[in-house]
Amino acid sequence: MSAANLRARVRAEMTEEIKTVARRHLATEGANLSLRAVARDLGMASSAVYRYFASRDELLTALIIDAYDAIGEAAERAAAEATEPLGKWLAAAHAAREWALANPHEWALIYGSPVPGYAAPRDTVEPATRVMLLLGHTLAEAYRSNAVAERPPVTGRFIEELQPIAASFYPDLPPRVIADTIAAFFQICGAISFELFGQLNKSVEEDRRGFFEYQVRAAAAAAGL
Amino acid sequence: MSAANLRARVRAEMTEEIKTVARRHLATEGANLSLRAVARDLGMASSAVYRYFASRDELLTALIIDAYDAIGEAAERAAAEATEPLGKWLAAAHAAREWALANPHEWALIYGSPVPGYAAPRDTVEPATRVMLLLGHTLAEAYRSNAVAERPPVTGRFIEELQPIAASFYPDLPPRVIADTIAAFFQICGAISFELFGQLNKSVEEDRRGFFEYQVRAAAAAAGL
DNA sequence: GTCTATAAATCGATAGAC
DNA sequence: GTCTATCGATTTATAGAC
Repeated sequence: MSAANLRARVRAEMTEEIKTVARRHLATEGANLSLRAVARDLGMASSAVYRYFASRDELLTALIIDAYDAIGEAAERAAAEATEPLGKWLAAAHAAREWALANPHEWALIYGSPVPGYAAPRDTVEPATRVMLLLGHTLAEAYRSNAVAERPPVTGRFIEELQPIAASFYPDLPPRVIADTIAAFFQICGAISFELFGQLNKSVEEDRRGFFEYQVRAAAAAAGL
Repeated sequence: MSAANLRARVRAEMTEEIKTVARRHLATEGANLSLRAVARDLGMASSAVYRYFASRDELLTALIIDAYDAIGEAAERAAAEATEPLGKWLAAAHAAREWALANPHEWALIYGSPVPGYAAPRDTVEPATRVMLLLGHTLAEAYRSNAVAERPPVTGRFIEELQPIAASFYPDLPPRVIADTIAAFFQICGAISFELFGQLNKSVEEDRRGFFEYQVRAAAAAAGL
């Protein structure tokens, strides 16, 4: 291996280590991440970190992209093990919830309150759509195999607004695929967020997974699954 | 008016003014509220603020309680104008959403990511339940007048966990009232949060209200309304 | 690429004069 | 109840030696 390759590898490992410590810091400081505190934990000077991330926001962006990718992959892997659409939705939703429970502060970073003063760059939009795309593709698959229940028609101007998106993703399907995908995504993520953020306080303590599934099934039913 | 009363009134006005400025500050700094910055904006010394709020967290608590009360009252007033259960739910949900759109940072304060290092004191739990109680009471009313649709039975241990709460609030009704109330609350608040936090980015821009109503109706239908 | 040193701020909270 | 002054800490970011 050439010296250049070695340097590249060491740099990649150092970058990964910084992110790992930064993720740990998210837990105590929330999105109010401090580059200096990360450097202190790593036993290096704060200025050294700037060789890896040009600014605090750039480090934050890296963490956000990693989080989207991690939950996206978790959901995709889980869904791949199921065969029918409803099974895929349930698997993906449970995987997302479990990832959130294991990484609550990263969940808050991507689905919680926006970080004040932070504007997400373009690089974050594509990984951000992974979970929703998975839901959408699964629902579309169900439509194509006629496995979607009949429901009252959608009324409202919003469905016309969704028409272009529907046409670009699923030109053969009605735009309600998009509406129901977004609605289900909101419902599932809402259920996760409110459980995680403590709104389920003393009501359900043991069988939170069961209550979550109850809500996911409701979301699926509303989408016709 | 006695001098004591005058002092009390002046103090109350000053307290209110501090909170007003603090609410403005939530917009730029998020939950990372700075007592000093508030004092600076008011043209007073930071130490003077401590005569009104013993700590930063106490000021935060006051803002949280105010926010819960404000959105609770908005929802209650709106619901009071409707007659049937579904109408009350729709009115309450729209009122909650409109309050959130008008006060996004206060919404984030009560329904967004938890503030790191902040533990909510007991005083916050009662105002926090107002909106959910409104939904629950309305649904209970519908049950009592036999206006709830038949649905497949609930299965899962979580429903047993909700039994005590159901017994204390609605001893004459099945515990699913509670499950469906919480689920609907999560769904409605999730729809508001994700719209507010930018997850609806370029999909629905004009008729967000219509898309929100679509989701609220789904939540109501799932609850049998 | 890592270090020390530093600039120019911020913060919560307290002490003590008035 | 408000002020000044202060303690003791924090932060982002940069400059320059090695």
